[in-house]
Amino acid sequence: MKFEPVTIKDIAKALNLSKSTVSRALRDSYEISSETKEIVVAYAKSVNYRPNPIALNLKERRSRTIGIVVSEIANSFFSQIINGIESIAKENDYNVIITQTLESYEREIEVIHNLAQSVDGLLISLSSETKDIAHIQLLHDRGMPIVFFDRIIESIEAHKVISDDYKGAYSATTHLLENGYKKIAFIGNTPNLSIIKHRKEGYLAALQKAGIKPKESYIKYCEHGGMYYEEVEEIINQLFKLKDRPDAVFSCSDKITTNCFRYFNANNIILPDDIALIGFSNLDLTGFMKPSLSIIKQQAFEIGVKAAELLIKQIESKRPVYEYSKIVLDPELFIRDSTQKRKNTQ
Amino acid sequence: MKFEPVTIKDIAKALNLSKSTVSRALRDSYEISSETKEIVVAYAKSVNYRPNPIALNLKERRSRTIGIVVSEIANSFFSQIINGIESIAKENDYNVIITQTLESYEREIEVIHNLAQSVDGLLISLSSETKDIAHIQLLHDRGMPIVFFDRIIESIEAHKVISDDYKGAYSATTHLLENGYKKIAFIGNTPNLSIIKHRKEGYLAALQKAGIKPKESYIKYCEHGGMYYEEVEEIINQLFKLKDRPDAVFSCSDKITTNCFRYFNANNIILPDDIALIGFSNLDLTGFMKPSLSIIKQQAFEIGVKAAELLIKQIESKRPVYEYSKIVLDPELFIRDSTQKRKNTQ
DNA sequence: CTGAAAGCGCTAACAA
DNA sequence: TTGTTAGCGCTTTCAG
Repeated sequence: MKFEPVTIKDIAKALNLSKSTVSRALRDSYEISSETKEIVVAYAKSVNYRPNPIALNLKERRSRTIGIVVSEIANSFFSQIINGIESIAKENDYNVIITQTLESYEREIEVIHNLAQSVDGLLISLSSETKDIAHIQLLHDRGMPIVFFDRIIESIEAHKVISDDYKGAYSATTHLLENGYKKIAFIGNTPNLSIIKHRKEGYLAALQKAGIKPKESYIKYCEHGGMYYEEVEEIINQLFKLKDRPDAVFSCSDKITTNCFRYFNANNIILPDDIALIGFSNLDLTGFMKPSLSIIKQQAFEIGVKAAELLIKQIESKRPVYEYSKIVLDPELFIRDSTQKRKNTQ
Repeated sequence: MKFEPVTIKDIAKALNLSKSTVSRALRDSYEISSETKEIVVAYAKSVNYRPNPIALNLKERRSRTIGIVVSEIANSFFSQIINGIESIAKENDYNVIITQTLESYEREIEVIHNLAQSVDGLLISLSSETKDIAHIQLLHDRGMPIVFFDRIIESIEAHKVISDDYKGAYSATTHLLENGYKKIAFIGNTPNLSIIKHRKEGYLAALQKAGIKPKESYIKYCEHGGMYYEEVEEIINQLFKLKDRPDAVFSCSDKITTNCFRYFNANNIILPDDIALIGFSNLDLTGFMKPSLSIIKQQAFEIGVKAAELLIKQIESKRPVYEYSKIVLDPELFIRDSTQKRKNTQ
């Protein structure tokens, strides 16, 4: 069954006017007599006329739609970002199409291709698997407005909105050190991701400051960004097989953090006595877990807001943009029970 | 700056052919010589030609897009449903536009209006505030394919996909009763919602079966569906002021459930000793909370799959659909610590 | 086998 | 003040 909306043509026919008169009347053009306007508007309302946005898009060669590419919607960090984006999009009368890569490079290529022709601009956070960025570079070169957030591409000149990952990692690691944990493992998504590079740098810097030599065997990555429990399981198994088993884990993503938690729970490893755990996460519930989880929380909503603002500004700018901004937001450390040895509990 | 994709016209000009020949060649029409085809296809590829989907949409009077209306993306139940929908949409080459009402009637009207013209069909779960359904009825009457899921409208004839809410509520309440809780409070979103009606019936039936007379004062609703912590706070305060204070809470939504948890936590009310808590939730982390939360979990992904399948089938059906299916999926009860008195711990 | 032209719904330059 | 026409990118009769 077909949904057949009423068109300007229908109205014109019904009222014995031309399409253009109707169009102008509806847009309240100065060249239409007020009587005609009234008639048209009244009739349009009575038949519940709505302009066909597709026709408008074709005409104006724009869609008033922005595309979002994230790794997973069902991830509090990204869904909060999306909320931020939506609030700005709504304000500026843009629609939003959300796509998820599920951390897969293949899917990223596919969704970006699909989006490419139907949006006015793109808000992208890379998938964990992505190493080659040709598919994005191409679009960018052809003038598609793109703003990167969170997992950005350093080599492409564009607006970027990120957290201060270095600082977040540095303070989390320092917190662990101050609480007596010296053998700190680092679990990241994949080394190609900008955020992971910076987080690793922060982690290393904190160790160095404390005079601790980093161990290669403590630094681990998840091929699929921690999407699958098995990846994380495998990594922790490896860590636990080491002669000098780590006494703390610093994790780089929500998914990895909660998967670590699951592992410890399933294997009767007690936090924070057997091992400490801190990680990037934007999940509200982490405060209610057993034990409550120390986290580094990002200003997700704000990231979305800033990214959307920059993108819309760029889309609507008359001339090409040459000056790009890089907005860096501070993450916040929440110190809870999973990183404080019982005796030290404050 | 503008993103200017190459069009069929460009190719035609470059190759000294007509638009129609190019179009046909690209669609591999039988009436085009294989040489011409080769030339065109090769050239198109070399310039990275992509058909303009907007033009196609206008032509075909369809958008290959389905619209989703949920109350909140950042809600595990809905994001899992969305994943289910997306998987089917992708298979069938449909795009998806996700919108959220944030439980507001106003927003629901707005997003549905926006969607109405740009999608081929709608997947709707009502907002908690919605009582009047004229905005949806109108679309439906005009032939827009709509499938309802979760919070459905009984009075509209359409495909519907839901959980067996009655059963979920019945078994959760029965579980509480069997564990010695007799004074069970019921907290729902709003009484106008189909799911809440059924859950209340299940709750009442379980009480009756156990020979317990329900108390009006134990049955509470959240005007905004539990979106705001304050609503839930207010309700629990009311419950706790009763002479005969409840010893258990049965909650009807993820948001309410976690907000109850927050309240208890903040006010040093110990679960399950001071009070028991069970609720509908699809959050994985509930199993790791302190105490671990008993929940009724719905087959969210499956709901999305079924709803999307029905919708796409309806969109693509040649003739009007008169037979509507109502798919009912069983929820699953997860019994954990928040509803089992310490002595009873298994 | 290929091209010209119409049309999807809308706007806007140009006529009247 | 209103109508005619062309055109956005594409497909598809209808002619050649």
